[in-house]
Amino acid sequence: MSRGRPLEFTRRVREVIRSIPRGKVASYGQVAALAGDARQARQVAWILHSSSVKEGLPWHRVVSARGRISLPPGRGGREQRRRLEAEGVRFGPGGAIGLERHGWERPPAWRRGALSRLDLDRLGGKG
DNA sequence: CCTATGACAGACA
DNA sequence: GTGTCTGCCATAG
Repeated sequence: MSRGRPLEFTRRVREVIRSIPRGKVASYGQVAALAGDARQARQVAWILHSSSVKEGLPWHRVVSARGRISLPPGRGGREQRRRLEAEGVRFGPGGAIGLERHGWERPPAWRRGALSRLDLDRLGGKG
């Protein structure tokens, strides 16, 4: 990443991920949107790719929009699933997570990037 | 500067 | 519900 400045987006991504409740999962796109830019889903993945950034974060609660673990089993996916199951997240046949049950809140307009500023007060504070 | 890559997501067959 | 293709954008080479 571009060193030189903390990159506010990255900072926000970390805050969002930290706000994901235990036993819930959020998609990369959702995290990106809540962090201020819905098109940065791939960058959220990139950020999580950096171990120094994901340290101390519930990174395992971030999955694809289809409710699937995008991380290959041999590259941490195994670990991710184990952690999620430890939180009570149940996987269906084929490794699909029931987003209806375990998905984090989905605001109506988060897809359009309408939530530029952190609405985490609402999302995380209220639960 | 240009091409390739990626822990994505949406549209479509 | 699955497989492919396209759009997206920061990093890496």
